[in-house]
Amino acid sequence: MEKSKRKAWKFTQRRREILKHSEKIFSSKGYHSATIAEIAGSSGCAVGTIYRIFKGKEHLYTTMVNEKMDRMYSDIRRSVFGVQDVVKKIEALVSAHFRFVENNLEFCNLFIRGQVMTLPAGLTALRDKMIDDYLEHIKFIEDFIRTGFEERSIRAMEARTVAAVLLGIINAYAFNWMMAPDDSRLITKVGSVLDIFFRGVRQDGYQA
Amino acid sequence: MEKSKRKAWKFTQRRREILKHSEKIFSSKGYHSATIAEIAGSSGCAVGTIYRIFKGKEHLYTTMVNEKMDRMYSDIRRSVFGVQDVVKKIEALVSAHFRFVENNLEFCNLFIRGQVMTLPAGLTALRDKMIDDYLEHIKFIEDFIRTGFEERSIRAMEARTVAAVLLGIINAYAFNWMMAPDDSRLITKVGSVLDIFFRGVRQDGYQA
Amino acid sequence: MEKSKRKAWKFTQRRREILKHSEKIFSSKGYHSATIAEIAGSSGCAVGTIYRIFKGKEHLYTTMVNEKMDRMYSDIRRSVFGVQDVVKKIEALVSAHFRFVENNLEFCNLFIRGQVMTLPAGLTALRDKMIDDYLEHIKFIEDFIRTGFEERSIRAMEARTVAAVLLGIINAYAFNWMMAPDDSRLITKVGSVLDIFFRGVRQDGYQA
Amino acid sequence: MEKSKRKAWKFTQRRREILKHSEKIFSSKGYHSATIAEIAGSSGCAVGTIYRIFKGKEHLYTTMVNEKMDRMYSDIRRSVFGVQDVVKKIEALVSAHFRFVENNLEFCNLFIRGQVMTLPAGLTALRDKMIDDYLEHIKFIEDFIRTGFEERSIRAMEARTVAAVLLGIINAYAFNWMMAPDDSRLITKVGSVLDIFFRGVRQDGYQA
DNA sequence: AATGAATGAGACTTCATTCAT
DNA sequence: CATGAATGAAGTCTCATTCAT
Repeated sequence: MEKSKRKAWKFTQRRREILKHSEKIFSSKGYHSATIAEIAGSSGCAVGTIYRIFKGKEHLYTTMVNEKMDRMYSDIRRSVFGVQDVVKKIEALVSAHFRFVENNLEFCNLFIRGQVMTLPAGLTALRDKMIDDYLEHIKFIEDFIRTGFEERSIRAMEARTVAAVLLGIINAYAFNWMMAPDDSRLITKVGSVLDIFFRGVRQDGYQA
Repeated sequence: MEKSKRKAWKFTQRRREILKHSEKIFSSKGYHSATIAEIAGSSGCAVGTIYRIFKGKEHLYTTMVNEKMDRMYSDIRRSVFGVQDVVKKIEALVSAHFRFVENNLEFCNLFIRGQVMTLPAGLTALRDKMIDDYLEHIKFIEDFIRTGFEERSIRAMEARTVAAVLLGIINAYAFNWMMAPDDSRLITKVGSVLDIFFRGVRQDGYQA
Repeated sequence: MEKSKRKAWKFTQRRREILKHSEKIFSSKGYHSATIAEIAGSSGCAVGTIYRIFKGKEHLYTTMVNEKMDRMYSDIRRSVFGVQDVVKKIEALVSAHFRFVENNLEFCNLFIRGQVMTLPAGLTALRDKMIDDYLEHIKFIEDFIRTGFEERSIRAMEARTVAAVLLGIINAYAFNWMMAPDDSRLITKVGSVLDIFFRGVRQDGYQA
Repeated sequence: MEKSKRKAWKFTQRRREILKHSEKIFSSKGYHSATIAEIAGSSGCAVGTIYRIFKGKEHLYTTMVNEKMDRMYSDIRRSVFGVQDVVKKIEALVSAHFRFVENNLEFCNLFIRGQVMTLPAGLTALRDKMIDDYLEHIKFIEDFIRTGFEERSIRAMEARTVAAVLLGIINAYAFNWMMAPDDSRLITKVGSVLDIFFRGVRQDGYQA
């Protein structure tokens, strides 16, 4: 079936193209202000073509965000996977997270500018999935945080809180970097993140 | 002029009323899905009246968000103002921040649900102001962080980064709490925030 | 409340105007080919105004047809109401029916051209109501047909069938007249309808 | 050319198949709600193939209706053709008409549901042909009605009116039967139709 | 000054038709 | 010759904004 294979490939190609351009446009204008017509024009196809591939504007948007998020989470997990030491795992996590942010500046803007979850009233499927994914990611982090408890590299606290704080620090760095980018790359801050996460900000020897 | 004073008072009263209801409605449906007609109905006035007081939907929205944010920042600063000790200042900051979140759950949802900055294409005034406010807040925090450097309660690092991390941890707690609220109040977590912020998560005595 | 009365009057006026023009346009082009924009233009108002008064295209259409049909049925019943004699009742019925057809040629075209019930798939409310109205009308006729049985002016048959046949003959005349209108008025055919309805077409004295 | 014959046969076969399925789909959803894609899918061919055989949606629809109507009229005429006696001719006509209705319930629904003539603005060819066919059918009936005048089985009236009334009664029965079908077959009502057509509904011996 | 009916631009979506494969 | 992906015109409906009352 040479022919049908070519067709399938073309379909996938178009789909990818549309998702790529919709990411750019949704990212820069938000869900509501982006128009199908503009996405179609930018993708080099007609409006109807988008409706051949996606059920509607919502479907296009949620598909775009979901696939992107899935890629982010799986990238991060893959890079953590092979590492044994807990501290090294956390370092890998931060690195992978920062790499994603650097490589997907535009998409991350969606978050910083807070447009990811702006959806028509009543449509909560995407939000729910993202919250689920977030909580699942938190749990994934919790797992090796707990390993850290056992090997006594991390002091015993509520694991979920520790995971949330790690993400909070990561996000703070990423946000700060995106807000006021100096020339340095985000990836160079990994050590700094780990330092603060593990040691906190208190001067050694200081007594309150 | 007694009469014009009464008029001015009525005007202010109406303005307040409209802002109050628009906060509720924008918070629950997002900028685009909220309609002027609904806000007018809820505020007990006519559509036209809203246009007497605000230039348009955008103006109403940005005014609402701005005034709210201003109140938040000034609340926080006021509560930090009288305190001398840096550590105490930070504690006051966290407490004030958490108090605001608890008292303005609905509004904060706007952030978590990412609808604060979703605005028609080309309109960046609100975003710019919010970023400015954020950076100014960061600077405000930086100031006493630096005092901490001097009094050696905080180890010398890039002040801005430390400030950002503090906000990151605060947000992580707030977000976590809003996502999966247990029965405890957010305000009870202040000690925990300070603990992590100052000491980090590493087990004392552990050697990497 | 002089003001609100004026407003209500204006509303009713507009509503009537829109219904009048929508009847003309729906009648000439059918449900699907008529457009809201055209109806609005013809009615001298904007598209949005139609949506202030009617929930949508379907609502406008069904309202128009329903109100028209209701008027037809009630006209017919009113003219039959005062009459005592069964034969006279039937004469009044035929006259009233023919008068309606003559006065509402355009609307009746909707029926002859078979566009009354053309509705989006799944929307059967109008059809159901029209069938109900038809059956109710049949029952209304049945009632005095049965009186005819009792006073022996009509031979005993299934009343419903007799009623349906009466309507069938009425429609045959109306259809014929609309199809190929001579100069004579439809109303002049009443005697002829009654003649055929009561006596049939057989030559007196003929034996099959 | 054996090959071209086979080709022609295949073409005719396809054409028949498409007409068959389009009848089903147009009948159940009406002209506008039926889509070419659905008809193609149901007919087991591609959209483009339909456009090889028919000029467009309208052409397909009018062809379908025309061929069906032609078959109806020719069926009816064929069954009347051999009969000599006028009354018997009329009986044959009614029987043939009822048989068609029973065998083509779905198609007749198109009429009852009034979708036969719903066509895009400006397209009147089908309507005109159907009216012509109707008038021709009326004339065909007139012919033997007039024979009835001559042999004194039918009293002298305007022949066209008598023909129209006959069709009116036939339709009344058919409509009634389709509206509220009991278990009896429509064909059993032929006697009843003839009875009313010939004798009318008046009680013998009754004097107005 | 307040009202809210009217406006109409603009968005999403469908589907008849075409044409490259 | 058959296919069905691509096209884009056209229709319905919403809602921010205006303005006569």
